[in-house]
Amino acid sequence: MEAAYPIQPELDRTFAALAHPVRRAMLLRLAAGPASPSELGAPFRMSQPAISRHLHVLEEAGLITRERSAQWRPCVLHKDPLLEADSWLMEFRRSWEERLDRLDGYIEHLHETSSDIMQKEREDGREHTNG
Amino acid sequence: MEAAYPIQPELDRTFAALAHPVRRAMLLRLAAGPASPSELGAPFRMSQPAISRHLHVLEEAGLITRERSAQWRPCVLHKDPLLEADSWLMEFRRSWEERLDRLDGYIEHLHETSSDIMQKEREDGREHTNG
DNA sequence: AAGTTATATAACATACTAGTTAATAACAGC
DNA sequence: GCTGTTATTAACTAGTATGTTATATAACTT
Repeated sequence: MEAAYPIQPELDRTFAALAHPVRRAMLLRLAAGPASPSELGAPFRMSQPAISRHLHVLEEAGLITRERSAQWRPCVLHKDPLLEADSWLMEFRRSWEERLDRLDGYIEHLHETSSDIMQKEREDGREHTNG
Repeated sequence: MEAAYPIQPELDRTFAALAHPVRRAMLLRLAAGPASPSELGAPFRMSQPAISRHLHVLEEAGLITRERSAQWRPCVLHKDPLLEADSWLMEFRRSWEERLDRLDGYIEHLHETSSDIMQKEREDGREHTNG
């Protein structure tokens, strides 16, 4: 059976990665250029393994890759997932603005009928209760 | 002691809210106008309490408010947190582009010195190891 | 070879997430 | 006041996230 709504695991991981202040700070730092884990971890009072795990989350989200240069593992930013996140926000904005466009007509409509916005809800709602 | 990096719990909650496909779908639906929990939950094969909890997450993130109209609790979108999320992405993009601007000069620099990008890392790194 | 530095992994504790079913609350309409 | 509808809350389970300390791995240094 097909899902009735978009399943986007990459977008899930991207937004989840952005939901932690340490990882956001790391990404901002990486926007300026590659950096080693120790440099990325320096601003945080947090153990070295914790930093390593945050980098792992960023890597799983496709936001960075870790390369090798001697004992350093410089992290390089990949911004494609962020573009995807941005696309979602743009799609949202588009829907929002479409709605504003429709509002003009809707306000006209209100002048002619009841202003109880839930009336339509009641009429439409019967066909799709969950249980 | 002050944190060495920006702590933004609202942004944390916003991105975390966006990290679930059901909640993203709900927000897109709400961009078109208010809706009841049952309407919002209709597309998903998921119990009604689960829907209610997702709405709670959106409410905690400030993305919706739940009003009362008889036994219905119409959900209304508030897009301010999404604007904040968008701002973060814009800040990121700004840093990214600043970096590209600097790259021109950097490439000049490479022609004069070693191309081992980690050399600088080694020199800078000593003063801030964690542990 | 032995020591140091940089980083990752293992093992663990704790908290949070996301789902379930069952119970409860608020309201509409007969 | 009973009954059905809408929605939330309670109690629980399973899985994931985030931190810790201890240990392992890899590469440079002497």
